[in-house]
Amino acid sequence: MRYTIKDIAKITGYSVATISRALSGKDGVSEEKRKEILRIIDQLGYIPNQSARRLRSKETKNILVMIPDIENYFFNKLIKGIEKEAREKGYNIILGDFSDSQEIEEEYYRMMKGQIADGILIVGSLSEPQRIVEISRQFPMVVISDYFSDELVTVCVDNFKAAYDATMFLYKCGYRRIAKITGKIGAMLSQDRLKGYKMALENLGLNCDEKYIKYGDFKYESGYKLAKELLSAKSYPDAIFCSNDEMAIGACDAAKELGFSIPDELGVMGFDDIELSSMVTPKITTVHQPRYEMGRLAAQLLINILTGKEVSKGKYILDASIVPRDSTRNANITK
Amino acid sequence: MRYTIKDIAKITGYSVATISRALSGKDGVSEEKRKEILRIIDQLGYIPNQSARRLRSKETKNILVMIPDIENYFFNKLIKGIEKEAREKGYNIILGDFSDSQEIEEEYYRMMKGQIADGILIVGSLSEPQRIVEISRQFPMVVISDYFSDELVTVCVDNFKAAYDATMFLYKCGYRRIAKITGKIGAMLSQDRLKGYKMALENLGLNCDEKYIKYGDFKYESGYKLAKELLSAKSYPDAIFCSNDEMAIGACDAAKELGFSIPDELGVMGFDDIELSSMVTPKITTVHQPRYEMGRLAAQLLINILTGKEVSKGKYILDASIVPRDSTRNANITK
DNA sequence: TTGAAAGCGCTAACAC
DNA sequence: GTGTTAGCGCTTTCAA
Repeated sequence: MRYTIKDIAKITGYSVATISRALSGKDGVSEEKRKEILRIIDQLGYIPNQSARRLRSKETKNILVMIPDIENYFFNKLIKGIEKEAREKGYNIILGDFSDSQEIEEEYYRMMKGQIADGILIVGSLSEPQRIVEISRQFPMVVISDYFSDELVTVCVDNFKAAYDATMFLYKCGYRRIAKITGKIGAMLSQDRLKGYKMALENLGLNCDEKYIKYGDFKYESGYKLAKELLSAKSYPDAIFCSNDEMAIGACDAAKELGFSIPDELGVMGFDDIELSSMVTPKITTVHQPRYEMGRLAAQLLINILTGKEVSKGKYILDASIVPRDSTRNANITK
Repeated sequence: MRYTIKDIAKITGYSVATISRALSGKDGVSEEKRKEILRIIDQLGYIPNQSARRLRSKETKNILVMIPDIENYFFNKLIKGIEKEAREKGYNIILGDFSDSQEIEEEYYRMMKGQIADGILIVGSLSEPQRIVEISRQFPMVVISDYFSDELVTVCVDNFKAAYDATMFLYKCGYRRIAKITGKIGAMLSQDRLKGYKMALENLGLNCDEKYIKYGDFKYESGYKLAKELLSAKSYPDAIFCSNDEMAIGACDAAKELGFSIPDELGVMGFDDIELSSMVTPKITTVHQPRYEMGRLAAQLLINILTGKEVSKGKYILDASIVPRDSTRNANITK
């Protein structure tokens, strides 16, 4: 038997309104009555029906979290941060994994019209920026990603700066012929990471040879393949800066196959600091993104929007940091 | 502006009831009217309010998926399978990641009383079997795990048989002093995998030395540490069968550090076939669990229960298979 | 085949 | 401070 608020009213002898007030924490009930009512409710194990609440109050207390592919190691920690923040604030997460299918992604946005959630947290998307902005005009939204519109609330790291710093780091390790394998170049963050790399080279007075820039797609295979290309050329690089860890791992495997010793003959730098990067051999030197914190902050911002708090649009930038591991020489020893 | 069914009624000129019927697919409307109505609805982009539907029909069309820790690589593919099946059948997934906290796990079960979902899919749990059975009496439930009660609907592989086969495989590869690192021994599946191992040794006429059995906890560190113990003993094994891949990777790292060459001097076998196992060096020979299929099947069973179809309790067993990779010798060459 | 209307369980406006 | 009641948007029973 599941109780309704009417049952509780009957049992306690108060009206449904009083029960509702006691439950909501709003005032309109004397403190002692509230205590008494809550005690009985607790005893009975009564939990208000969410659908009724939602119907009445126009709130679902759900957040739709859009994820391109939950199998992608990058997203785990983000979700974790989102989950924690959401749960603590009384929200549940509806998992919007769309398996890298734009069609499924749209399906979820359509569902939003049926009020399955109060807001959307976009952890990743295949849609054009324009489309995202469009949806953000229909539903409360926070985006974790690079920044592509003043109209959005965005959580991200400064990809340009992080890439700049990473390139500088490789230089400090003694590498001079630094190549780059980019991510999908359509993504703003790929461009930012590329720009940061270029700017660093420029400031270092190293000339930026276009042959040293290869265009990948964030996948292991592209890192592997493009590293082979780079290392098979007659003027091969002595370091490769990959725009994510998976490609960096691919690059390492390619280098190993070609007989390059890492980190002496070749330095490899990744980006993201997924867990995997410290589980492979060699452990990958990389740029750490505070994904858990990014998730929490994004959820916090969204919930603030949902609860009517003032949230200014624009970028919310968290710090990235370099994690030296075994795929680069020690920056201190070599200068 | 968001439409309600009343708006649609007004616009089309039909009654609310007719709209509802057209939408639900049940009969009571003439085919042409239905078509007309659906066309208009589609044009307008009307989607019925889920909360109202739920309140009325006592269905949430949500499935609560309980996951100990989404960062654990084992669960990704399972969720994927669940998501696919659920979405296709019109269900959404509420993510019940409880971060290995039994308290949070219970919090989610409590939420169920507020009808946040129609049923529970337990991908993993920290609760006693008894508690799971208790909850399964309150809510529709399917469990992905080893089997611990006739009262539950359970999806799993035959861990005993898989471990038996894996041990046999090691033998066929020419290994004779086969050690075992178990998972958390409280878990039924750890016991089954241990039993399968023992049975294989017995049938092979190899004596099962208790010194060759180490009790781990599924973590990389325990694989690493226990492998070191095994390999430092005076009569060290020539193969280690770990009860999951993470421990197998730990064992490989330990072996490498001690100067053992894999797979010649030492064979290592894992279990699960997480993606990681083919990304490390050496690639781990392991027992493949069809996780995607397990997820789909489990979701299917749960939805069948929810839609009133007959689902018999008990085990639903999928096949595991051995994936030979680089951490064992070739079974064909050595005999 | 179609429409009117009750009512799911709750919140909040209103009355006392 | 407390109770009465309308009504959120839908499904479904009942009547036509």
